[in-house]
Amino acid sequence: MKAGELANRFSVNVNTVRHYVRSGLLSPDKDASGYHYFSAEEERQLAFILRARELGFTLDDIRQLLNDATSGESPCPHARELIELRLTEARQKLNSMQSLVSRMESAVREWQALPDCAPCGDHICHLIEGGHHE
Amino acid sequence: MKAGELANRFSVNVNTVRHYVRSGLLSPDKDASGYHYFSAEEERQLAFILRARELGFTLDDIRQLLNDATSGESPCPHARELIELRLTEARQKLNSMQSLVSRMESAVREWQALPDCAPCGDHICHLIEGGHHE
DNA sequence: ATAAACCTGTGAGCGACTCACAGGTCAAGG
DNA sequence: CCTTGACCTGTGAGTCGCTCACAGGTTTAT
Ligand SMILES: [Zn+2]
Ligand SMILES: [Zn+2]
Ligand SMILES: [Zn+2]
Ligand SMILES: [Zn+2]
Repeated sequence: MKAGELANRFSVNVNTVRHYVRSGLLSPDKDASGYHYFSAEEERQLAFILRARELGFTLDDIRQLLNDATSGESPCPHARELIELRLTEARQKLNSMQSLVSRMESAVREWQALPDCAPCGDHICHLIEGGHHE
Repeated sequence: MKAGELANRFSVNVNTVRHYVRSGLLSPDKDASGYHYFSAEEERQLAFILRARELGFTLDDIRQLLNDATSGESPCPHARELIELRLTEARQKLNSMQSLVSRMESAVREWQALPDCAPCGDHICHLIEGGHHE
């Protein structure tokens, strides 16, 4: 199977497949003409990569897990450690996204009552900086 | 005021200030020895940038707003348009972060009941790919 | 034979920093 | 007066996970 076919089968951009090859997550053999040949094993490996990605692992994490498996170790301990780490990070990011959305929604709400400001020289934008004329 | 002093005053990394200078959001004069000199106006402008950043505007957005103000137009219409745009994006990102965190939490919960897998040749990691031995 | 539709490796762009590096400037202390 | 150390400068590169562009090679169909 060649790159495009594999990409279609998994509904990912062919450049994503090529990115994984470039970064060593997939190592397909090459035929005489230089084309990559993805075996059933590479196919399973791509499935693994995509599932791990869905679970929030970074590509470096996935590389680690693949290395474990390749060297005959169980990747589970690393998988458990890493997902805790990534989960902590994801929760932090989620929190900051939540506060951001709240801040933005408040701003939009407050701005509805405010007129557009004319440049008065003291301010760049009264909406953003908060009114000073009251 | 020089870069480091300004950075301290606003509790931001001095490299952030220098990044804004490099990307044209701040344009301090330079003294004879080549040092940047940040006036009260630059200080106000940095405050604006940081506040706009808190509200989810991109640096390009902020550049646009500053351009508006510089050319004597009210930046408010653009501010209103852009914040709606960024809010929509932020909500999408928030949603995807929420589902990610949910997926990760489910995985962690389910994995607690599962033992570490020994490599069986069919799988890379049973935890991540889902058990096949049942 | 030629065109269309694949494939390849490589380089660069995204966003908003952050760090490293080489070299210039300045104040204080001996 | 001179050295030391703490600042400053511009520039280049690294982060992350793609995604696209480009130039050129291969295969397939007409
Ligand atoms: Zn005003
Ligand atoms: Zn305004
Ligand atoms: Zn198994
Ligand atoms: Zn496992």
